[in-house]
Amino acid sequence: MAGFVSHFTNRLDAKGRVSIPAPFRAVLVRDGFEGLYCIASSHCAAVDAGGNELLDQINKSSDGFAKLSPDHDALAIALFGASENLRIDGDGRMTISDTIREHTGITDQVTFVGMNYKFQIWEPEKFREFRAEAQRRALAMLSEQRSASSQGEPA
Amino acid sequence: MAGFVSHFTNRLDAKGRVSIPAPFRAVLVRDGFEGLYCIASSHCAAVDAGGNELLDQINKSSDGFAKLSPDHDALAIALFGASENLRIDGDGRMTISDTIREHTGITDQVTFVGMNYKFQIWEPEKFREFRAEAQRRALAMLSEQRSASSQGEPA
DNA sequence: TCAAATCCCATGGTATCCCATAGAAACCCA
DNA sequence: TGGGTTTCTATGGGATACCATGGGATTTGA
Repeated sequence: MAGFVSHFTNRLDAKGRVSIPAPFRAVLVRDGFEGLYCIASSHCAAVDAGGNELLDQINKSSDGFAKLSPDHDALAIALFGASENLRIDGDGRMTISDTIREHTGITDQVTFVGMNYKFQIWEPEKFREFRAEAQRRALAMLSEQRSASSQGEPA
Repeated sequence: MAGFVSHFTNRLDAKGRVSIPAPFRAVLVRDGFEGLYCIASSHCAAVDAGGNELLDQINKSSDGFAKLSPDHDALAIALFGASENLRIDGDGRMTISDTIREHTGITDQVTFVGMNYKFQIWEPEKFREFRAEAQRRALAMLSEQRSASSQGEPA
């Protein structure tokens, strides 16, 4: 099943709305979720967004703990208390909430980044920095892997 | 199906009423429960609130004890003694009872926190403190869970 | 009879719906 | 292949509906 791929940057209008990229909307329709499920990423200045597939992922991580227990409550507050269920208007737009604004630093533009089962919402400049860093790390990991697994040349 | 999600802070009026966030009301309608079931949390200064789904969880937690046993009776008294069944007025508001006031410290504002199968009612400042702690715990729990599963530990 | 709870209506601000438009991409047919 | 046409997408803006909130009026219950 093809998920969210590629990345797009769109402009916010005066009302705080932004068009969700059409390819992403098509994936959401297939997924069947009504609206758009959003949750702040715990380790970077981005918001994870998606449908049922993302929601399932989140539910799984809290399933291991007995409901009504202190552990489950803490997890539920961190996960669902930090989530939002946004709606998508008839023209395929979402409104950027204050919560998302604060967590991402978004002002007048939004970058949508496909990550297969979900996509991320970034402030464009912050995303460029993050990607540069990610590429450095990826290169480092790959070269480390090569030298560890085979002393020889890569294929 | 998405349950209670996100968090909202609303003001109490002079009569002690407060609007239940519209998205939460929509979940309650789907749930089919008439009114709002409330029970003081045993481990924090919040009140658990919800409908049939919350009731089911509470019943499940007492199922472990044989009915008619002293343990079961004690549990039932503790649970139902701390419970209230509030009604929701035509404008979607609830009245904060004295019991809730005492347990939460609520004065003029209320924070509603979605936790999927239920939501919690907090005094806003107390919630901020608790959430900071909950996020720390959640991160620790999730990373532990991840490393356990990737190490191939038995379930 | 009085206080408290409930019902009912009013209002300001915001979010949502609906329509319009320009540019780009896709499409079609010669 | 190429030119013309249609479709789709992102964006802008007006009109409308909804929501949180405040306050008066009516009922309930002690």
